[in-house]
Amino acid sequence: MEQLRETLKGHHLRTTTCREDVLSAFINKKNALSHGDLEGALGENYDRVTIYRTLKTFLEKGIIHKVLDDEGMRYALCSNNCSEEKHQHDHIHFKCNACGETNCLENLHIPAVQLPQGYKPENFNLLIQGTCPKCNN
Amino acid sequence: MEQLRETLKGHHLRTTTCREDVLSAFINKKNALSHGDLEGALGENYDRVTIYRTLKTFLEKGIIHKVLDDEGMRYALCSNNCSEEKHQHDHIHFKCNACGETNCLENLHIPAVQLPQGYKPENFNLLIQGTCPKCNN
DNA sequence: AAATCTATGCAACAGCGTTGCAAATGATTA
DNA sequence: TAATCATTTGCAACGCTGTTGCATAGATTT
Repeated sequence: MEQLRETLKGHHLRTTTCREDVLSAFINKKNALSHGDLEGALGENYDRVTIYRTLKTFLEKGIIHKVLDDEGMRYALCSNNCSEEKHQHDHIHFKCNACGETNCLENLHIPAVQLPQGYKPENFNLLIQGTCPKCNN
Repeated sequence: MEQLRETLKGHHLRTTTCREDVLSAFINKKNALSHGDLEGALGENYDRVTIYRTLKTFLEKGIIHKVLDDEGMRYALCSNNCSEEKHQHDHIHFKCNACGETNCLENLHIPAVQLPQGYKPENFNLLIQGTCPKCNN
């Protein structure tokens, strides 16, 4: 509750009910969410457009980051405190082909890759698809 | 020319001018292409829908694979011969934030990642964003 | 060349994501 | 607490992406 306001203020954002609810959704459901997921959860309270704009704002302010997916864009909380200036991730995301959920594997790091001469890497994004523990009986 | 037909026949596809042209585009421009790119290049000759269906067919037959991107889907040729049955990739794609091009780094392999217990990985997709040699002066 | 099967173009549609603008809301000051 | 100002929201409208059904055109087989 109060923590939500803290987070928003910390990123120089006004506290509105929509922003609180969207942020809350990310915190409660720990997996990555699409716009459609949020619209399904909050769509009766807020306009489609407002949710889009909330996502855009959260992206810019470094509260969430994009999660690449082979069938659409998803979003997840930034673990380390990103800001408008610094927005770096070396994320590993695991998408389960059975249940469809995508999760950040927070504690893992992407191993170093030896790139050919001339390439200057800035961001790494590894998507692993397979079966997650819940679906893997 | 003749090679295009060979490739198509090898994947049990009829040779049509649209398929030849799309395949040709992937071979000539070596970077990953979006539907929009192809529509820009071939749009006056073929219907939008036909290009979509061609991409879908090529995907199913293992001629091309999806390339994840933070701003839309792209496609690139499969290097090792994929088929309808076997369609595995451990690709590294590099997207240049300056020129916007995305390329497969064919010769590199994704280093092994130690996943937590219970995760069964099947496919790996690493997107590295940064500056490519051409734009990196 | 005829028959058969597949691919194409067209029209229509659903979903995604954005923009402009007026009204509502949050923050700030008095 | 009320007034003010800046920001956010909802609505309407739009363009882009991707899909489906169906009649026609084209490729393959005999």
